[in-house]
Amino acid sequence: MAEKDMRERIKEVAVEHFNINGYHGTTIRNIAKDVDCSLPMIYYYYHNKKDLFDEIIKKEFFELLKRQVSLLRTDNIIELYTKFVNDLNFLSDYDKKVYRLGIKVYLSFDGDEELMEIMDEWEKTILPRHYQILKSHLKNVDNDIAVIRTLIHLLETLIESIVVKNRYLPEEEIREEISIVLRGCE
Amino acid sequence: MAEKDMRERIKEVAVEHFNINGYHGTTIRNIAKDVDCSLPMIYYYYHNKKDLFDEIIKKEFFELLKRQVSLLRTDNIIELYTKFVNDLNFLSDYDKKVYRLGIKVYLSFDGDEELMEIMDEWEKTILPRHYQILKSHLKNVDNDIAVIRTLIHLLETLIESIVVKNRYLPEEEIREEISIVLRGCE
DNA sequence: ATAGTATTGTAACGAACGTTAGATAGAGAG
DNA sequence: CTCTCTATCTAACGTTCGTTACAATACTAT
Repeated sequence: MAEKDMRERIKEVAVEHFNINGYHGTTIRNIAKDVDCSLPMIYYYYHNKKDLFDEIIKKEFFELLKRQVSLLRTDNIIELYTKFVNDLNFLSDYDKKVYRLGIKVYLSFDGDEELMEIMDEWEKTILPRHYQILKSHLKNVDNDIAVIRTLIHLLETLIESIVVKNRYLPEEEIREEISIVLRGCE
Repeated sequence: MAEKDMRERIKEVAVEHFNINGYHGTTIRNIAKDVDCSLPMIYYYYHNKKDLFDEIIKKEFFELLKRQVSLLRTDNIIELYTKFVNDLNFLSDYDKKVYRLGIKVYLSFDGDEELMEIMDEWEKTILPRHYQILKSHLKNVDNDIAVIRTLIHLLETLIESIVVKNRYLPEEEIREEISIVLRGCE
């Protein structure tokens, strides 16, 4: 009965430790201590340290991203992006840490080559996806691709502020900044 | 005679290692191996591992920032910021790695509490500094503070692209994006 | 109740870590 | 030539790391 619990608890604590100390700074012993279990328990549920780290990125992080994207409903385009960013303010602590860890790997500040390649693949999908969302609203804008690129760059910093630096970004400020970039569209 | 050389060589190699493997992933032994000197040499010039890391951030990184800022001459405001970002493309490999390491600490992905506080202090100076540069150009803009905030956020991602992700950003793209945010000013 | 499987624990392995004690080599001064 | 001081080395210390062999317990099905 405790299987699922224990496995999840280990992962939760691991997310915390990897976040604070990075991959190399995190020790299996410290994770076990915080989970309040013996050291080999972690090897019972995860093949090794790297396996534990990989599961957090490959499964938890990308599932979180998908969940986040699926919430998008297109009415007003500025409200769409404002909501997208603002929702991050209210992510659970666990999700925020998973997100933060994902960004850390995305910036190749942690993880290995294999995870970096996965991130690169994912990054390539970003521009086309936003182009799909925005193209109909940018008919009368000449440099539409540049606007989309700028928006993506802005979103990246806003996300980092909330998730990485752990700041609270007021919805009104988010809306202001997105409006400045998308000013004159639709 | 070789004193200055050896000390600098150790620091250069250390920057490389801290960049790739992070603080905890970097070992004094591997640094010594790449410098091609014995292990205690590093302790001859630096008090310990943390002292070596601290010198890179406290001295090298902040001196690089100051050097970068001092190059700014205000003629056209869009050209000013375009040049500021574009110059990063042509930073030496060493400076780029120092910059990258600084950003890593800035995002609290590495380093300790003490270095984080230094970064926080520095971050507080960013908005006022840009306000000083931009205020005269934003007389006829209503939400001037929001524009400055947006610009700072955009700059942050552009810098990260070049320095952290090690991409080359064409000058024209940089100018385009900055123009979109500063559109309508002056 | 018991056999068998799933879960957890104790204790240890070898390797690698940060750091230091102490020896050695080389150059300049007298 | 010898003394001194700086720069460098060899060798080791104690600690902690990831990982595993193996014993003990708890649960489940018969």
